[in-house]
Amino acid sequence: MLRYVLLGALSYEPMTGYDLKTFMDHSTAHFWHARQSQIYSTLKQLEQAGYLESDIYPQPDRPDRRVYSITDSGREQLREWLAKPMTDLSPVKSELLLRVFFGAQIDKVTLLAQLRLQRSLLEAILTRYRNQTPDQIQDGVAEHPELSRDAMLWEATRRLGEQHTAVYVRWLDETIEMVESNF
Amino acid sequence: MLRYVLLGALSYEPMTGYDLKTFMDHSTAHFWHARQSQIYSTLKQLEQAGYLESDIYPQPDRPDRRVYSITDSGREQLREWLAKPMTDLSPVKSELLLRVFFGAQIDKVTLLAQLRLQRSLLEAILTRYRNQTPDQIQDGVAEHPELSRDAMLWEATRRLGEQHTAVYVRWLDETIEMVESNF
DNA sequence: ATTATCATGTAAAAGGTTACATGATTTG
DNA sequence: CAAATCATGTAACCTTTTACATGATAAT
Repeated sequence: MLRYVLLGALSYEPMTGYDLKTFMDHSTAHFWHARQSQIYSTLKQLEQAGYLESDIYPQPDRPDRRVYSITDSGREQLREWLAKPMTDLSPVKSELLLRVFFGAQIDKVTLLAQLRLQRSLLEAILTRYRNQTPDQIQDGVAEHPELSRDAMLWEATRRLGEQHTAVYVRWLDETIEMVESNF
Repeated sequence: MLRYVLLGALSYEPMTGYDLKTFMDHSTAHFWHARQSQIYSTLKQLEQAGYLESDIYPQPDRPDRRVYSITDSGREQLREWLAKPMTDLSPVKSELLLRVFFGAQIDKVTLLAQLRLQRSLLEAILTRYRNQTPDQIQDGVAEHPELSRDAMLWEATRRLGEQHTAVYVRWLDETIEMVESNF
């Protein structure tokens, strides 16, 4: 699926592998992330398949920049994927839920420590979601009004992330309480 | 991570690879799933590592049953994993959010079709979560009171699944409405 | 008659992570 | 003075998916 994230990102503007990593960390990270190394190798594949082209811009001190641009065939590929009906739900994998599911095998104190640690991590994410509210996106749209449709959808994904995270934190609070009192 | 699901399941009772697939489909499926083929190969690895042992029970018409049991070393391995602090959040991957994020590249009608299809799939899951309420688990506990701690945690994972799914369905309704009116 | 259940696996390919290798410039 | 930023990749490894191969019995 990373191929489509890269095609999607490059449909806005040409970027280097490094830029793409930054782009993902600032936008899709909460629902699709990738390591730098995977980005580089996937870019290579996509170029070989003709969905991308690259130009090299030499630099004195640093490795030369290799800037990728999407080709017509890449754009077509992206649209095809976006339009193909998703007849299944994306499978979910949650290590925390797995540990809770089998949590009766460890002692109360250790289990509570796990839950509290995850709670603190999730709360940080929730704060990030909330600080990233519409304003930032709004500013972007003011500069590029042609992206208003995009911005609506970006904001929608942010909203789901915020809501999901809020539910998660609340659930952790309830679960922590439950374990404290009846375990 | 599948290794730990298998160790966890086998900590309750010995099972075949087939049984384990059924177990997962009925319990962890919403937060950890696996293909039959992966289960078989992971079981083999776990046995080689000494975390499991297997006994073969010949059958006339069907392939012989290979029943796996957890060893002491396997139990220790499981507990070690359960107790190891989770200092990161499990990464989330959602194909739907990815498609929504880049959804401005396709037409309104196609995008709405995607959203509505996913909504119907998610609603089915929500119904399953709701029909699977405490009663079923409660019955199990009546028979095996030593599993009451386990049951509490199983029910907790079910609850989060239900809440997450409910939020998702509501979000889809709002997003569908938004796309219908302002896209 | 067809589908579901029970029951085993192997092999190839794709997707993803971890570790390695290099190094100047800017910011705190 | 240390850490972050910019910038490229390769190689080994691990995890997961997909495709293949077989076949009786019971339920709809």
